Amino acid sequence: MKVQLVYERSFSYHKTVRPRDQHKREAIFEATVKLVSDVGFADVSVSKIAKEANVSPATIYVYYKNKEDLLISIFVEIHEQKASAAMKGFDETSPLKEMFRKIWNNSFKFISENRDHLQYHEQFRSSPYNDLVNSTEATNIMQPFLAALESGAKDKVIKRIDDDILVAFIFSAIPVLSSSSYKTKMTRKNIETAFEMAWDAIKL
Amino acid sequence: MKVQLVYERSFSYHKTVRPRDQHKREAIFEATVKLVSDVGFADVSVSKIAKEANVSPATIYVYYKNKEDLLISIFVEIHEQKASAAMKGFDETSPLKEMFRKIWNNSFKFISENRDHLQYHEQFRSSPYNDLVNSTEATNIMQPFLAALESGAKDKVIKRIDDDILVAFIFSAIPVLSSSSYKTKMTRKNIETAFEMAWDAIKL
Amino acid sequence: MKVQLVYERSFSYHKTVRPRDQHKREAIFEATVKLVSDVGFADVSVSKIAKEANVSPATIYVYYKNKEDLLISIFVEIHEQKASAAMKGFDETSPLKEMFRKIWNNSFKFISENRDHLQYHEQFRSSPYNDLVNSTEATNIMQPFLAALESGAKDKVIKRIDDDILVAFIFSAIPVLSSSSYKTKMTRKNIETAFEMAWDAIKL
Amino acid sequence: MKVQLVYERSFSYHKTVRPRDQHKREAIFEATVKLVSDVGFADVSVSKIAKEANVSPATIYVYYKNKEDLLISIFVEIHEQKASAAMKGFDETSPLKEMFRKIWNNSFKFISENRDHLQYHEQFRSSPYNDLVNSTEATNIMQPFLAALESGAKDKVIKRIDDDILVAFIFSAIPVLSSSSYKTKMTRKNIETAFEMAWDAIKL
DNA sequence: GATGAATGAGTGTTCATTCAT
DNA sequence: CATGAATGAACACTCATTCAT
Repeated sequence: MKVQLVYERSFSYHKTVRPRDQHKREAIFEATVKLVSDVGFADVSVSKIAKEANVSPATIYVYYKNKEDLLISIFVEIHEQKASAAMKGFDETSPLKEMFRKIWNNSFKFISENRDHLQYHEQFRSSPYNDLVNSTEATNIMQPFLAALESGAKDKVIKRIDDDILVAFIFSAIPVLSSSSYKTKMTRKNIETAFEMAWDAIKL
Repeated sequence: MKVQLVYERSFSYHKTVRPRDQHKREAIFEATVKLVSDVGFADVSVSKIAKEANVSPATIYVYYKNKEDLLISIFVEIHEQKASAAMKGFDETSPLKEMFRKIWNNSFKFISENRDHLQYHEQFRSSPYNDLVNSTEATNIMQPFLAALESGAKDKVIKRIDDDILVAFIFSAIPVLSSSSYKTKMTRKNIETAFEMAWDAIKL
Repeated sequence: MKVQLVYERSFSYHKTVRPRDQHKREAIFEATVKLVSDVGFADVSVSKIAKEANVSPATIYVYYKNKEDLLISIFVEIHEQKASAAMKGFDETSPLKEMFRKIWNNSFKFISENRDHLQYHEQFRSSPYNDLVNSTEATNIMQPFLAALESGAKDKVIKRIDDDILVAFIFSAIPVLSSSSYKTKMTRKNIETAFEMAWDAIKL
Repeated sequence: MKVQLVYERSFSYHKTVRPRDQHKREAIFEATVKLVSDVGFADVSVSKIAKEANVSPATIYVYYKNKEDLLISIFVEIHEQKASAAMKGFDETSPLKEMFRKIWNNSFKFISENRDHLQYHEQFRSSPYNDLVNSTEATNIMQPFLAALESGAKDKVIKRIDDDILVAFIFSAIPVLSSSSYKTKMTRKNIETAFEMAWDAIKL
C-alpha cells in the first residue's frame, strides 16, 4: 500500500553554489501561491508573479527553469508541507480511529492557516499539470498512516478498497469546508460531523 | 434545503431566441469541452477553440458575448446535463437508499459516457470562475432529491448536516473513479463499494 | 545538369480567401529586406520589421507563419526575381559567350537597381537558414542557361566541371562589385573586365 | 597594391598584456567559432558561448570588452590565421603560377582542417560587422603575394585589375568546395580544376 | 449569420551586461 | 581572475477582441 510522489525530471535550478538570496525564492513562491489562489491557474503569468514578488521577470528564471517547473515545484512543496502537517504527532500505537482523528484535525489546522496553499493544491490537482507529477518513487511521509489503514483492513476494522478511493472519502469534505464560503462552514460542529462521516464511510 | 444556481449577469446561454445555426453552437461547445479537457483551462484560447470547431474566431462572438461568457455558459450547460442525467427515472416513492442508488448509477453512466464533460466541470469548479456562478436562483432539477434528503434527515434515516458537505461525501468518489487512471478503477465492484461508502457516510 | 530550388514545407500563409491588403505584404517584404541589408541578419527582429513596415507585429503573423517562414519566403522570392532578371531576353540560338554576356549584364543591372536585395541574398546564403531551402524540386528559370552550359561542355567550348563550381566562378565578382564600397568599383570597365575573367575561367 | 587591415577602435585582441589564463581565452574562442558555425551569427548569445566554453558569462567580459569586441576580435584572429596558413612556405623567387598554386593548396589544407573557422569567416564577411573592420592600416602577411601579383601585372603575365576583384576570382571556389555538401566536392580533381579556372581567370 | 484581417496588449523566455564577492 | 545573481530591455509569438464586408 503505497502512495508516493516523484518528479520524473529534476525541476528546480540548483547550482553547487547556493543562490545568495533565499528570501527571493520564498517571495516568488508566496507570490505564485497568492496569485493562483486569487486569479486562478489560468490567469497567472510570469510577469504578474514577478510584480507580486517584487523581482524582475528574469529573476524567476534564475530560480526555476521555466513556468512549468515553477508551478510543479511549488505544488510538490505544498504537497509535502501538507503531508508533514497532517502527520505531525502521529502515534502509531494509538487505535486507528484516533490516528485518523489526529490527521483529520491536523489537516484542518493546516488548511485554515494556509487557505491559499490549499486552493493552489486543488487547482493544480484538477489541471492537466497534475499528470506531469509522477507517483512511482516516494515522498513517503504519509506511509505510516497508509500502512495503518492497510493493517486496519486486514483486521477488518475498515473496508478493503483501493487507496485512492479511501483517501477520497477521507478528505472529501476538506475542499468544501475551505471553499470561498468557508466562514460559515468551518465551525467546530461541522468539522466534527464531517470527521464522523468520513469515518463511517471507511469503517466496516 | 436548497441548492440553487444563478448567474449574476445574463449569459448568452439563456437568450430566449437561439441563433439559427444550432449546429455551429454545438460545434463550439464540444470543441471547448474537448480542449479544456485536453490541455486545461489555462491553455484554451478562442482561436484554438475556433480551429477545433472549424469556425472563424469571430463566429464565436456571434454566439457568446466573450470568452468568459463562453466558459460559464458551457459550465452551466454541463451542470444541468449532469443533474438531468442523474435524475433520470427518479421515483420519489421508493426508499431513500434506492433513490440514492439510482442517482449514483445514473451519475456513473453519465461520467463514463462524457468523461471530458466531467473534466471540464472539475476544472471549472476549482477555478475562480466558479465564484461567478451564483446560487441565489435555481436550477432546481435536483430539488426532489434534496427534498428527499431533507425528509430523510427529519425521519432520522440520514445525518442532518449542511447540504454542501452531504453532497461532497455523496459524490466524492466520482472524480477519483474518473481520473486519468480510471480504466483500472471503474469496475463494477469499485463502483458498488464506493456507493456503499457514500451511503455509510450519510446514513444514521 | 540541374540547379533547382524548392522549399520542403509550404511556408507562406495562404488561405483560400486572399488577404485584403496586398500592399501590406509588400511593405513587410521591403521592410525586411531593407533592415537585413542595414543591420544584418543577426539583428533583424520582428518588431523592428513591423515598425519599418508600419504595421503591428501581430500583422506579420497574418502573412507569415513565423519569422523563419518570413525570412525564407523572402529569400525564395528574391532568388526567383534574380533568376528572372538574369534570364530576361535570353536567346538560346546565340553563341554561348553571348548568352553568358547577356546574363552577366542583366545580373549587374539587377544588382545595381536592387543592391539591398542582393545584400539580403548574400547574408541568407551564408547563414544556416540556407540549409533549410532545398534543391530537390525546381525553380527552373535558369534551366535553359544551364542546359546551354552543358552542351557547351559537350562541344568542348567550356570546361566540364561541377555545376556549383562553374556558377561560383561565373558570379564570383558580383558580391565584390556590389559591396559597400561599390561606388568606386561598378565602372563600365570593371564590369567588362570581370566578365572577361569569368569567361576565361570557364572557357576551354 | 595594398590590402591592409585595421580596426578603427582598439579591440581586446591587441591588448599587449595578455590575461594569464590563455587556456580560457582559447576555450571562448573555439566555443564561439563552433557556435557561429553551427547555429549562425543570429543565434549565438554570450551565455550560450559561456556554456559551450564551460565558463561563466561574466568571464567572457574579462577577456573581451563586449560581444561586438568578441566577434570582431575572433574574426581578425581567424583572418590572420588564414593568411598565415596561406603564406606558409611562400617562396618569392618561384614563378607566379607556382606561388599561386602553393597558396591555393595551403588554403585548401587550412579549410579542410578548419571548416568552421571558414564558416565563421564567411558569415562575418557578409554581415554588416564586416564594415567595422577597416582596411587603412595593415595585416600585411599577404603583402609579398600581392606584390608578386602587381609585378606579374607589370610583366603582363596576369591581368591588371582591382585587387578585390582579383582576389574574388582567386578564392571564389573555396566557399563552394567547403559548403555543407563539401564531402562530394573536395576531391583532388575538383581542387585541381578549380585552381586551373582561377589561374585562367587572372592570367593574361 | 459568418468571416478574415488587423491589432494593442500581453505571453513566456532570453538577452547583453553589471556587480558584489 | 572568476563568478553566480540579478535585471531592464528585448525577443518571437499569441491573445481576446473588433470591424468591414
